[in-house]
Amino acid sequence: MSETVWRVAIPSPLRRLFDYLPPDTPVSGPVAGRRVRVPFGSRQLVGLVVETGEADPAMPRSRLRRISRLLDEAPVVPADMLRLALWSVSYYHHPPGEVLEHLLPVALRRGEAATRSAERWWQLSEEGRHLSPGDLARAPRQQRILARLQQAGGALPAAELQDLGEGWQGVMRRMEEKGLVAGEERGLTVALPSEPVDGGVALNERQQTAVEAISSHLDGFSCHLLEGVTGSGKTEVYLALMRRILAQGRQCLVLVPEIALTPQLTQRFRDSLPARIGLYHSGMNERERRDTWLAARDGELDVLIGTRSAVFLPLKHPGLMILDEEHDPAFKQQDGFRYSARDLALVRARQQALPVVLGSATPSLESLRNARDGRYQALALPKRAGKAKPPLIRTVDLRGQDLDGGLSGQLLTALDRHLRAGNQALLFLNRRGYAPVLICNQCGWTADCSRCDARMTYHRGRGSLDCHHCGNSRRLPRACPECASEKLGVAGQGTEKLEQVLSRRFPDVGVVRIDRDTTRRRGEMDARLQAAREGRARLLIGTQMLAKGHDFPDLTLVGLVDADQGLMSADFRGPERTAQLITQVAGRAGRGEKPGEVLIQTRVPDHPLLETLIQGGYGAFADAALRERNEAGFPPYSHLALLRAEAHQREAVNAFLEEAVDEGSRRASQELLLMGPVPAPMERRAGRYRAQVLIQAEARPALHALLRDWAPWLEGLKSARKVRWSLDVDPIDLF
DNA sequence: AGCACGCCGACT
DNA sequence: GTCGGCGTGCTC
Repeated sequence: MSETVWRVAIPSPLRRLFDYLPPDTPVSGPVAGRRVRVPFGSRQLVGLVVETGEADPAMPRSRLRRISRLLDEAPVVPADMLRLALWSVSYYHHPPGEVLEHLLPVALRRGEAATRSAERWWQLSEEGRHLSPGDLARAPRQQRILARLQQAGGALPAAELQDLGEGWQGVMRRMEEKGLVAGEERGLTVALPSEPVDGGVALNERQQTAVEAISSHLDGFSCHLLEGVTGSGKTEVYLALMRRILAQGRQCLVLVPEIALTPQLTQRFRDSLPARIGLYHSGMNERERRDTWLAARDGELDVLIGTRSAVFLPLKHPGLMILDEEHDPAFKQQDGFRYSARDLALVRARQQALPVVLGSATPSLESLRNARDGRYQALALPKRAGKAKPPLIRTVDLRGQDLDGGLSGQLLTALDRHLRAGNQALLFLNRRGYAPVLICNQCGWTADCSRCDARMTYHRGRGSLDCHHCGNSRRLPRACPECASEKLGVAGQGTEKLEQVLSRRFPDVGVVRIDRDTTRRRGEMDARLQAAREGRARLLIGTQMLAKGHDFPDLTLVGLVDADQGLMSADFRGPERTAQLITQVAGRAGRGEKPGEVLIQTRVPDHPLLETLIQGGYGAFADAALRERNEAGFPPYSHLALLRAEAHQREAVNAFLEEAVDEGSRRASQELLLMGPVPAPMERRAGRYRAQVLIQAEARPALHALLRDWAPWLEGLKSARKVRWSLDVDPIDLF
């Protein structure tokens, strides 16, 4: 008769759980989902109990160690989220301890108490409740406090009373002595319910149809792909659905690809939903994250807005999940536990019987295919809301042209025309810095990064050469380090140069550049966006950052300075990315009454992607791209996993990957294809050599059958210790 | 990943 | 004589 053990997920890179003897003290209630402190080797670690079970008979009893301490009196992680995490472990073939870590905010991972920060509240006593302001005629400050508390329904957190002015605490103290108010420590309520100012804008016909279609599936799993062109009003559809869910007393989880998109969405929600709204993203500190996490779990927040990691937010009464900009690659974690928040949202919805809405103007090919095959309900908002017209898009052939800072005559003329008319223009260039190449005109030397297979970018303002791949930076040399010539020149252009050229050419319109360099400082992004929104800046220059979300009402011209960057991408997802980016950027042009114009500069104006996109729109592009994926046997018509490895010695990488491929091929069934090892497209990065093996499968089960045994085997390899390696299931790029 | 243990080189 | 270099093995 073997004895009961607790199986614990330990924060370590090992792909297994560890068995422990239960604590000495008696325990009541379920243990799965509770945190424990356990001895692990020579250390004490915080682990999460996954289940109880019988000890492995092969394991000598003497090697079992005992749980040191039970940290929770009840499970911190609810059963439904534990289930999602365990599913992720088996799907991504990632160590359970590291996956389980993603379930908890950092503060709880460290073993801190699972309670929210306390906050001081003031509330009216019975006597205070019935007092009228006249009763405090001789104490105007007390009167004001009374009025505020009565207005708020009897209680307010101290934080909300700061505006009462210097010394209000003393006044409050006197009221406390009179028995009018009482102080109380409450668990932090992260938000008070917002008071909507608009009760819901009237929906147009298409929006209404979408809302109705989704609403008939709110009581179980369903997935809806809401394909809405920029400006078609997807947010109104979200809001209408959320209102229904909130009315049922259930919670909504809204995922967005990046933090920058949360403020405007939050404001929008506050304006039109009677809900307590919580945020969850990496810009918050540990305490804030813990408080929001616990409040979401305990049902004290109604709407949660977050980035990728918020897919793991527990909800007491989950009712709806929304993924906005579902195609965005930011939903896939790119290191460590490489999960896709979009795919996990779907799994979570299925497990927890929830509806999920995927929204995008440019859906991913995977989602489009799922919609076409009837796995998702396809809903379209094909027209811009109101009177807005789609923009006019054309290409500009750069071949044989004299350019000024990379700008063609046509683009400059168009800029002049739109700015003269008092409108705004946006120039998009996905390359920051002044110039991507510094070259010696005497001997041909170029400034290369010493740690990467890449050129260093010249930043004029800083007077430096920076590597955008590893952060390496050095001062701009005065002369060529090879031949000492002072004839150093640059080639190509980045946003910094664009800004310089355009400021000179259009000195009176206000030029503002928005990229990672100009928005590094806190609040700088907002300040610049604000200048653009208010019309103080009418010429906007930006990288990807500017492609999503932000709307400028007077923006009528969009120029893509260099479309060829994207068109030349070698990755199988390159065309999809490029089409999405062009469509998203183009969508910035023209709102309301003003028609928009889009100019795409290229040296390959007859590129099939561009022709299809311009003539048939994103839908036509997607049709063509899906056909190509099908013919080439790429996702979504096949399934991929990528084994990556990197090390300071190229030999260590090759040795590991070759052993991996040998063994993998031996184990793999016929339907699997192992390719590699091949060097990564940029082989050396930050001083490390990188290479990879691609595994391709027609059907998932065969792929997972291999990974299930192969991953633990790799973990045990001696050559694995000399490299950093990782498995990426459903990689989104092959680099 | 940590961390301990172990077996060889240049130092107070 | 030791401090410490990192190869190797283990973690219930």
